Amino acid sequence: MIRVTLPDGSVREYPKGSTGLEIAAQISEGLARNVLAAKVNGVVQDATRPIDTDATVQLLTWNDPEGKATFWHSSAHLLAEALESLYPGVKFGIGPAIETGFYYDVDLNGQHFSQDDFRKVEDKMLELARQKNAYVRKPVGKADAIAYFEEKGDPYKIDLLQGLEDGSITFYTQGGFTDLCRGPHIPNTGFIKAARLMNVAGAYWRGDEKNKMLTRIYAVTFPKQKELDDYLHLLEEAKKRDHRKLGKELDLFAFSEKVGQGLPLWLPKGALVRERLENFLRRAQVRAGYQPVVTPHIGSKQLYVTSGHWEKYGKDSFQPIHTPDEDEEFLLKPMNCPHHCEIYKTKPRSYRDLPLRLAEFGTVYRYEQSGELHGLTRVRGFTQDDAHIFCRPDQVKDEFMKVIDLVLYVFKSLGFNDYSAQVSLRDPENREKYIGSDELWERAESAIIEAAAEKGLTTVMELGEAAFYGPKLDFMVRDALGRKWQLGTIQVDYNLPNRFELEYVGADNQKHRPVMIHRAPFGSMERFIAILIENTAGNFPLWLSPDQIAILPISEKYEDYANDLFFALQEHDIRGFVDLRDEKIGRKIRDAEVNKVPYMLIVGEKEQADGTISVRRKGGAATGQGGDLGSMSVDAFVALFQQEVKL
RNA sequence: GCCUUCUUAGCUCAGUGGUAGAGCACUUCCUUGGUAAGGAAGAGGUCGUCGGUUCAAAUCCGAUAGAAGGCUCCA
Repeated sequence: MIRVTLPDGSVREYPKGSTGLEIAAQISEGLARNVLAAKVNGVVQDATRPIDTDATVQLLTWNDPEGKATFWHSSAHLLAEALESLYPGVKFGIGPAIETGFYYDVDLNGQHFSQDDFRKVEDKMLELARQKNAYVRKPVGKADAIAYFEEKGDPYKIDLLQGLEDGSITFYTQGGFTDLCRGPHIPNTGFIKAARLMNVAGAYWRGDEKNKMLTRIYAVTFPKQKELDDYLHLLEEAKKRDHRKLGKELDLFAFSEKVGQGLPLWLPKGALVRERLENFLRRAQVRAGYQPVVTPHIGSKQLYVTSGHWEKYGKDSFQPIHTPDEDEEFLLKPMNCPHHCEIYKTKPRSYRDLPLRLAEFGTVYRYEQSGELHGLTRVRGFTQDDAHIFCRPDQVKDEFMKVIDLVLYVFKSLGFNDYSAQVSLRDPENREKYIGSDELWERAESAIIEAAAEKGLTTVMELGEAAFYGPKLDFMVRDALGRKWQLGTIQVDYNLPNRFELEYVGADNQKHRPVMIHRAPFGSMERFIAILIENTAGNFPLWLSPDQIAILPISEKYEDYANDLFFALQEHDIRGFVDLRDEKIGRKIRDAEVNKVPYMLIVGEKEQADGTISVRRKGGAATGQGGDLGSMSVDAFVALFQQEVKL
């Protein structure tokens, strides 16, 4: 007998060699029907594998992330089986579970595959699933494994096998399909009740541009049809929040082929949101001791040779602009820091001057590969809410922590609660990608880690995510479709001060080198606003709304009263418009709702007679929030409005 | 940059070889209406661009530009 400890702490005895499934069956029939895998002493394994020793056992179901991952991984095998039967000669790369669903990288041997083929594959998957084929695990020797795939003619699996150690290799077979796999898997294919192929994409074998591009098929499966329906509905809802869609609908920004891809045009309403955000940060920065500076959009090539940007990014950047007569070379500025270094150098600095905090909403231009551009989140011209703090080495940690406070203040003010803090470190395998000595890097990395720890931030470490001149603390946020984007960033830099030979005179009357902190709480105005749009579904907080009020006269008879009201509210810095169209009130309300105007002020005979306004808050019948707030005096509305703006 | 897909009116989309359609938006007229779409009429497109096949191309083929989803990249 073996002693099994369950998650609730209870200990039960089972015959040696019992499986997770058998343990589940003894607990309840329902559980046995839902067990996807078993976590034995912390290791997830097949629920059908015998347990031979005393162990802590957790039975994993769809409700456990690891259960889901197992389910989707097994689904990837099912997808492969379906593909193999429909596309003879298909070769397989890798097929892992991902955050939502799974994919399989396949080489279709030149056969065409597109969305039109999805249905066929889905049907095949479900047909195979209904056979309830067991996933059978089988250890296999390396030589035998290679022989198997050689005979099958699958070079990718052989490539994978080369990297594996003999003795640790297992095959899994379900139905007529056998794959190299470490597992674990669900008991049988019958658990898979709903399947949907999501999209196809190209993916380089092993993620290397030099390798052949395989076809990556993304799909998702569920144990119930309803869960698939719910998931698809969720996706539809998320699409409605897409900033590209809302940006068009709400007239915030646009792109033009003539202007060029990745170069956003800010329309009046979008520009207003952006200006409000900038002013919000400007005020916060004045309080935090920053000084605004302004620098040009281009700089001589020499500036970037000095900074190292030319060497690192020169050939992958917009190429230099040449002057017609002297043949001077200028670069569109890809970063503001070199310019700010030169501002630092305009006069000798004393240790008493530090920290010097130079801030600029600096517009930069970067050549991004065309396939990478994405709405406002990845563009070729964007404005950073940039600042560089020049400080003494003993001030680094304190300054860094102050910047963390500023970033968190900005996020909190805008309701960004769902972010993750990422410490972006150097890739130790590729040190040549970075400039600066190991010692300076270690100092910078430990400064960031310490400061983040002292601020009590929960951080994740990411190797290889650092900038080429220094490590970063990045604040990551997700968009409507769950993709992660970097917003705020703080970077400690010991390298650029060296390259620009920045100095200050210390208390000891000796020359010393300052340390730079690069930081941008928003990151870029473009990306920040994109995420803000998706987070709020276009329902900006009142202080950011392009139109805060819409004055809706019942008929043209009340036009004068409406206009007088508009001017009176303008005196209180309230933005909006009067809807003078020859339309009924219901229509005017609808249009204001659709345009997400926070307050509708309805004026007709009654209001004119009483000198009042009827106030309607956005989000009426359709959402169950907001609606008619009744009539009130203008002063009462102004008070209500100003209280909300202050929040 | 690479892979797959897409591009028809301002917007959302129908139209798969035989001289361009709908809804919304827009313009004009009627209507003066009380909390999410009042009515009528009108105007608007060389079907992204260039080339080819064909008696005939929005439709088939090629190139090119944009866009979407990935991959690689991201100072």
